[in-house]
Amino acid sequence: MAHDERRLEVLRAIVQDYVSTNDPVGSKALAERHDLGVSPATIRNDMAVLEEQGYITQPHTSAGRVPTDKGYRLFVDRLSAVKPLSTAEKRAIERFLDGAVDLHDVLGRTVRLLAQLTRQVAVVQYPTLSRSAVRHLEVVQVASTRLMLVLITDTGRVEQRVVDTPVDVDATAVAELRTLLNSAFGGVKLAEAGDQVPDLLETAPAHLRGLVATVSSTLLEILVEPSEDRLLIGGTANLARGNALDFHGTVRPLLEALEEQVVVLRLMSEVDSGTVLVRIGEENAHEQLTGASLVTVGYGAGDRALGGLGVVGPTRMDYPTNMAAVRAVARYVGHLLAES
Amino acid sequence: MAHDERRLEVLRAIVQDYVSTNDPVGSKALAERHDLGVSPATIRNDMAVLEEQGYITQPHTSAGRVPTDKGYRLFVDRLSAVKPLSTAEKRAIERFLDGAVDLHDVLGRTVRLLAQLTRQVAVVQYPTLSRSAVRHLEVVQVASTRLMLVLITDTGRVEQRVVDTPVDVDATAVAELRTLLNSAFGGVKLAEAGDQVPDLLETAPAHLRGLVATVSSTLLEILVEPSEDRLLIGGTANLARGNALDFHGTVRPLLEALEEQVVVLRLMSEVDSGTVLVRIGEENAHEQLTGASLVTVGYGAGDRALGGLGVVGPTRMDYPTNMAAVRAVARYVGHLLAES
DNA sequence: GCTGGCACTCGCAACGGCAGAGTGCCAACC
DNA sequence: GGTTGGCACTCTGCCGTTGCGAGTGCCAGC
Repeated sequence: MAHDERRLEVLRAIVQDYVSTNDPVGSKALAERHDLGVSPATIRNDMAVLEEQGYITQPHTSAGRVPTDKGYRLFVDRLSAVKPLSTAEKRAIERFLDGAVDLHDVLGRTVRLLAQLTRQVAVVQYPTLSRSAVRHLEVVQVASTRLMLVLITDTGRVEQRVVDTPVDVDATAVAELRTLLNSAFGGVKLAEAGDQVPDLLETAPAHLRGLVATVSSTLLEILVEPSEDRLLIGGTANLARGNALDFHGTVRPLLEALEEQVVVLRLMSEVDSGTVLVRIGEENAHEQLTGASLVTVGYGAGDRALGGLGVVGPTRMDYPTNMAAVRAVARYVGHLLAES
Repeated sequence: MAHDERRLEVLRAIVQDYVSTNDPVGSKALAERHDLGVSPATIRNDMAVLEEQGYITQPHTSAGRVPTDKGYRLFVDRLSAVKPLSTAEKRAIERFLDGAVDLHDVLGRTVRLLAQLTRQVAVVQYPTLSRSAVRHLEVVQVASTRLMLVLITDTGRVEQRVVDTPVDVDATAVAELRTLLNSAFGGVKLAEAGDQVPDLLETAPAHLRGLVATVSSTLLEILVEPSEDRLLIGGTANLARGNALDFHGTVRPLLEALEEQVVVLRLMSEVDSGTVLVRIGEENAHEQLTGASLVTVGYGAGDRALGGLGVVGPTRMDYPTNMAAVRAVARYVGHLLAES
């Protein structure tokens, strides 16, 4: 029906205007700025219906309308086309990320880039260890009874732990242990590596067995209980920009949630590589994030996502642009990491 | 002279009251809350003198007085005793930091601890590479023409770089290279290691010379051009707490300065191990930090500082408490890192 | 089903008056 | 001479009033 068509068109116009002006939008202004082909009075009728259906609301009687979470949801799902990035922006991404020297550098640049591109708070998760594979396990002797285990993953991430041994260890034993560990775990996914530790204990040559036993618990720790995944955050200054009213008057709970990381990490764990996931306001159950929206996507070559990245901002954000930026950046980061 | 004595006492009282109430403090309230033994009228006279000397100022006629940067400086230098921490706080420090598994974990806990203890923004610098020594240099072959150099410092920090070689490298050459590098650089301070690279090129056995030449530029990079020192930041939510008026109405420039890191890193580079350094308002020339004070100290066993840590907050902060907390935390972190 | 008109409702900014806090100055006191 | 109480003055913050403008809902007419 033509009616519903137009009503959705009105909703889209409301979202667009509200996002760009930050003022509740009224029927008259709407008729002026968009040619919907009908008069303000008609728009008022449509708005009354949209309000009844829960897509928009008015802050107080006789103010304009503002989209609700449900309204944004409909907008994101059906009314918006992902806005392609300008070539200038694409080039900015490449220029910004090329020349990074290691993993930390890549991700650090990524978070700054995203924050700058979207003018929101940017969040980048380190490649999840459990989805990575072992590239190399290094054993370094730092004292006669102290070894350091260093895990290097195929995504370039490095984890380390110190182990104390009950007896002195000589250099050849260290070398043998290194060879043993690498032949056992080289190329193995971390998610599966844990199961192989017991096997290793049995198959190890007799003279190494004691050493392997000592090391194994730390080995398990480093392989299957990856230190909780890390998060890089940038662009928090963008929170101090817009009116704080976007977040119930204070950005504090949001900043706290970001610093605790755990909440955001949980949300990140659900990302899929390729499809951009949008969570709007109340949709993310954590009350600290109420009033905020997340736009996230997984990055990583192929189908498996190595980790997630995205932006956090007010529900009143420019979804099409942010979705495009997040997707483009994730794609480029994925390529970068696949190469190294 | 008894006069000057009392005048300083008045200044101290003003600072204390203003810090705790955040209201400009008047002569009457001052006479009530502190027993200075004189009447408000006398205090008014003293305040007039203090104002003329530039230690306090009034936001507008007929408001109370507020300390100036110069007033805080005098307070910090001569009027305050560093407040010892409660045993509960000391225990909190230990409980919080013990059980950290690696360097990143130690510093992450430190920054959270400091933020919680002081209710300010906390800043922790990674151990400066140039002041660390090489514990181990690892060479890992990740492809036939691609090596990864991993530097492990005596402070537990890990840096890595990938090097492409023009020709295939076999495993024995890798092992020889590893031995060569470690005997050349093991235990050497990074600040001095750079100078030894040319020597290495000459003394290397002939069949390794090509490989060493290939690796040497990356080696130089990793040793003497340490990826800019890193900074951990926590407790930014504390900025959203107090009235933003403490920072000219907006915390944005401060957040930006913190994210850029470079400004803060420069200030950090001046820290000394042991003595707490306080920079008040205009004293730190960067305009982004105007209105903010920094309390910093170096950490690290012995006299050489491995890095700096501290807090950033409004000039109107509780200096004695923050100085005590920063010093205590730095001391404990120093011990922790010396052990591992 | 759309449109123009109209009465109505609110929020908001501007204004003026008022109370309170704090000051500077002065004359008196010890 | 330093200290004190008194006093007139100044300025801010708060409150109630008022007027305006934006926006709405409803209704009658096309």
